[in-house]
Amino acid sequence: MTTRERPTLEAVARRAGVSRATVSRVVNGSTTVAATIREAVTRAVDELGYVPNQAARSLVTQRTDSIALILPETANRVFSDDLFFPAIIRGVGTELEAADKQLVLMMTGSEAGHHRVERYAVAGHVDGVMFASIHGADPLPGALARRGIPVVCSGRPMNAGTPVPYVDVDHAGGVAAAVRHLIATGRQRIATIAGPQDMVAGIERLAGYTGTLREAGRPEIVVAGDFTRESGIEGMRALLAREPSLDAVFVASDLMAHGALLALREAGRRVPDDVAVIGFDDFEISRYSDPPLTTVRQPIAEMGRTLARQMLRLVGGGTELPEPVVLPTELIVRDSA
Amino acid sequence: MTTRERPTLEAVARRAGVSRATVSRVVNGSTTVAATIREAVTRAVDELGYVPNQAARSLVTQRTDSIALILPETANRVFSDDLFFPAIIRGVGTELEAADKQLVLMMTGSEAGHHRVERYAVAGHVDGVMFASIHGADPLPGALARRGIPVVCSGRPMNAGTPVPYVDVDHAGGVAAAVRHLIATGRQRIATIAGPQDMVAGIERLAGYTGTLREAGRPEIVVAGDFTRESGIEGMRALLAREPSLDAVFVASDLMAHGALLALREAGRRVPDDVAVIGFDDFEISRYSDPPLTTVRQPIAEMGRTLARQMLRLVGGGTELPEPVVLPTELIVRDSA
DNA sequence: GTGAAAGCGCTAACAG
DNA sequence: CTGTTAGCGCTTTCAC
Repeated sequence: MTTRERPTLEAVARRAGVSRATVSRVVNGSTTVAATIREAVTRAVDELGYVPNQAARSLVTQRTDSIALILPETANRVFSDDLFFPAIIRGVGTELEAADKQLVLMMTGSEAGHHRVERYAVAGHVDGVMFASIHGADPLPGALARRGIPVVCSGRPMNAGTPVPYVDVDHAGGVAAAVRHLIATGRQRIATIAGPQDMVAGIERLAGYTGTLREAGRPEIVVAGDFTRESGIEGMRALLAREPSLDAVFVASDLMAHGALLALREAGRRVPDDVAVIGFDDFEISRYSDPPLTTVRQPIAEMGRTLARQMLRLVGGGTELPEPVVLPTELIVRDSA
Repeated sequence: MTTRERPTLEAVARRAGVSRATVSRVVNGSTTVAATIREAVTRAVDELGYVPNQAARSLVTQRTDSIALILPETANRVFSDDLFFPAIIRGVGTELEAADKQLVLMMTGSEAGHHRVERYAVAGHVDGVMFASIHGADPLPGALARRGIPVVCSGRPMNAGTPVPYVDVDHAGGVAAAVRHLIATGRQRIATIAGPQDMVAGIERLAGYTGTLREAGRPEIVVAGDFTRESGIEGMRALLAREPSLDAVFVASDLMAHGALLALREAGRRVPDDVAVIGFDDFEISRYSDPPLTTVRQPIAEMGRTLARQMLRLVGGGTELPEPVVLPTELIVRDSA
């Protein structure tokens, strides 16, 4: 390994026969530099392989041009075959790349991880922090915001304290469409496997189910899951044990819906003949499951893009907070209902 | 948002009635500070919510205490239901956390991304760079190493140029075990759906297949895939068209194997009665597919841990390069073969 | 055991 | 249009 000394601005300046200030101007794209000098500097930069020292630069500019995206989950959850995070990341990445900002991903499954992220951001490693999802009344977004660090969230924060801009989707609306579809196709006993009630997505999807059924004067049959396939399997078994006569189930995530399909097969029920199933997310699995899942599509990449745009406005010196954004959802009908 | 001014060392020093040097000592855990003073400083730090400015600190220490893990893929590939990357990340995360280093994830699906990572590292944003996988003869690891930046790779680099420490698994050994299992259970015409031939994993798994069959004097039947489920479906269809009499197939990844299962069902072949299928990876899907897949398990999290340990040795001032490490693989027999 | 002082490498006024 | 100068906030000798 060639532990070559990194050249400094000074070295480039000497080589090009100009002052450090001029080199700095060229490197930062100032237009007020004579063409010949600019060229000489550029050549010196190339020859030396000069790259500005980020620490020195940040020290004076107070910027790093990189932005953190926090995945408040363990690696297993982040990368399950649930493609929520990838889609968010893709959307965020697209916008940030266009703005020439570096995206830094951080996973914080643990309490300790939370603290490290806070220090990381406060220490000035990044110019702003985006949350890819929010659990319960997570205090971190508010804490960072109070520290003066630009913060935006994907998913409405349940925490009322410090206002933080966010982007979310119309969970309840999508669920209502799903449940109405079930009612319209003649289903009588419509159950649900709900998501975790410490997340807005879990709460609002359940609310959508409850509200729509209540409106239609139908009974509610609810069990709770945690968005994992395993919990979908268990949830379906529990539902079947409690209400053997059910003929439809709205499952709050595709992964859980896939689990439900597995449990239904195990119990000898045909889908959709005996039991209709509708999921939520429109992940890949919903197209490859047997049968393919009717589900609710949410524009996740668009969420990511919106999130990034809000952040860019914030770090771009915008003084007022961006307004929250709620994106529409859409029922995708396949074979399971 | 309270854009409160961040307190500096100076502010803490004034408040505690000591010099900046002393505050610095306390903050950095020096033992040569009187207990009473240390306490006064600590109190001042807490009251002011002081967090050291990372840029200023890095400028003098030449360290950032954070390390990058490069995922040289697009978001879609990184987070497919292929759980390779999550497992690597988990392993790396565990070790780094213990060493109090911050893990920074970066995805570089594009050419442009590659450049940005190089600049990012050379600019001193991180102390070292780990690659979670390697495509073809990627020049980036070598380029960074030549720049004097600590580099380690998961997957043997195909690039001979600059030597870079790496950790990999015994692909060929695992495949050989799989193929021998197929032979031992009486299969006659054993085909394979290979992985991409621009990656060591693809090449060596194919080599394991070819070598073992040749040794046994059996014919080789090969089609190429790219580790995606879709390519598994197509590969299996192609195989069936070309060699309708085949009775076994070794598929170079579980995701492709799942696709093969789908194609086999579509063609009316029973697994394992008509055709035996063995995958590679032991991802979650192999337990939930129908039937569950016989597959080759690789200790991915262990790879991640080893990778991190190599890196820590490097940034810890170790002068000599860590030796490459090759971890063992293991055949996991389930119902598909 | 503690303080004073000298930079780390860069940018940003401010002159010229 | 270019150079000089003054720091950004911190660590680290070196005296005391």
